[in-house]
Amino acid sequence: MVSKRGRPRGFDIDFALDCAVDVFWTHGFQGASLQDLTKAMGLNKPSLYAAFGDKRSLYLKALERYIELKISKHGKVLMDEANGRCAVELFLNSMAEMLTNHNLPRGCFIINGTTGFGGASLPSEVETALQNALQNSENLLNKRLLQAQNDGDLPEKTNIEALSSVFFTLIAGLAIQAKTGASTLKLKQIISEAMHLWP
Amino acid sequence: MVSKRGRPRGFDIDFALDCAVDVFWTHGFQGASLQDLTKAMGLNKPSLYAAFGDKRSLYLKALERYIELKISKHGKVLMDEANGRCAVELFLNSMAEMLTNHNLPRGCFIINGTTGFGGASLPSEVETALQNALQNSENLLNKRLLQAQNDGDLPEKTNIEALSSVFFTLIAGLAIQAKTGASTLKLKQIISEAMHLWP
DNA sequence: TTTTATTTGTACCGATTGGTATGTAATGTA
DNA sequence: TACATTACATACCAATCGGTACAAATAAAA
Repeated sequence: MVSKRGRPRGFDIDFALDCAVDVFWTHGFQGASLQDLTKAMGLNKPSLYAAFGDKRSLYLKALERYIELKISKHGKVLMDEANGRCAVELFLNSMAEMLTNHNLPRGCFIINGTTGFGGASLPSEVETALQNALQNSENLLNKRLLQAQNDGDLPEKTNIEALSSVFFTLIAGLAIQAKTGASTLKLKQIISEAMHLWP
Repeated sequence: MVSKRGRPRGFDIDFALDCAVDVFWTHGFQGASLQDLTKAMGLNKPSLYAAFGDKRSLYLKALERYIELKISKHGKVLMDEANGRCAVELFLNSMAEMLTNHNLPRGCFIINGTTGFGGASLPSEVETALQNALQNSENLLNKRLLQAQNDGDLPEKTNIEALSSVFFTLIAGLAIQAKTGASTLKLKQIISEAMHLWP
């Protein structure tokens, strides 16, 4: 039952969260100040706390939204394409375009966030959530390669674990390349070369 | 001429810098507080400022020392080994051991530092220095692959630029893997698989 | 109109940030 | 011994950090 008593909210909660995603994406957890966040989201601190909880809670919601809006579609490309090799190549190129999109912050929200690992300033829930996000991506890749092997797109003797790990490592590297200014074209050239990993 | 007048310094300046390297390596530029630094280095803020200048200046000195003590030796391995393929594989494995060494902070000082890119909290000199360090590494790899081509260790038609870029991207990815907890063994398995990139 | 529930803006909290002023301790030089 | 020079430790600075108390504002419900 939806009660509408009380003063109505003066901002769009989803739009505000999208703004928070951008701020955390650009500055990371520790680097994003409450001032940065409230300014970008267009609301005051009490409103932020009432709607999203504290900084840690907001970051976790932003991470979830980032995965939903910016990451999951690449996973669909990976799983839907019938040919295994094409699926991986399309997946990587789809990621590369997102990583270097000029309308988005540079690099990957998740990879950017991992640099805080090991520091006391990063809440353990945040580190865990980022770890899980990374693991899920590698698991998806692993699953797709297994399917490719079953489909005959990969030799029987292929070490699926090692192959998915090296592709996943490459994605992490591409995210760093994008963060440090590499162009879409450069990333695609790297991917083209990297596809020689396919047995 | 070395004047020794005045009260002698009560700490070893090189040891103190080594401690600063560890702190920046673990926490990054923004994440490392003056309190973290002075505590690890065993000196007070005025002594730190007198010896190393401000935080930015200390970071730049720490970066230089990191490259000198922890990175340059891998470059020597790369350039000294006669066979091109072996040189690259030894280089990558040498890096992997450093990245996952339990006596050192996890991951790569330089790659860890790149996550601050695009944020106002990272001084432009720091960003430039990190960019240069990355470029130097890729350039070295490129130079070694060109030599390998001249030696006949790589086919004439090989796209050296693309191949060095993909290997460099892999190194960045390995640094992330190490930062997020991957073992030495896992990194070596990834490298073993990645060597299939060699034409 | 009164009551109740919710959001708003302002103003504040203690803690921490990077950085420094200042006085004292410790040395070589004269 | 007296002086010049350097490094030391304490204590402080304004600014910013994440987070909150409080009262005015705005709406539906009674």
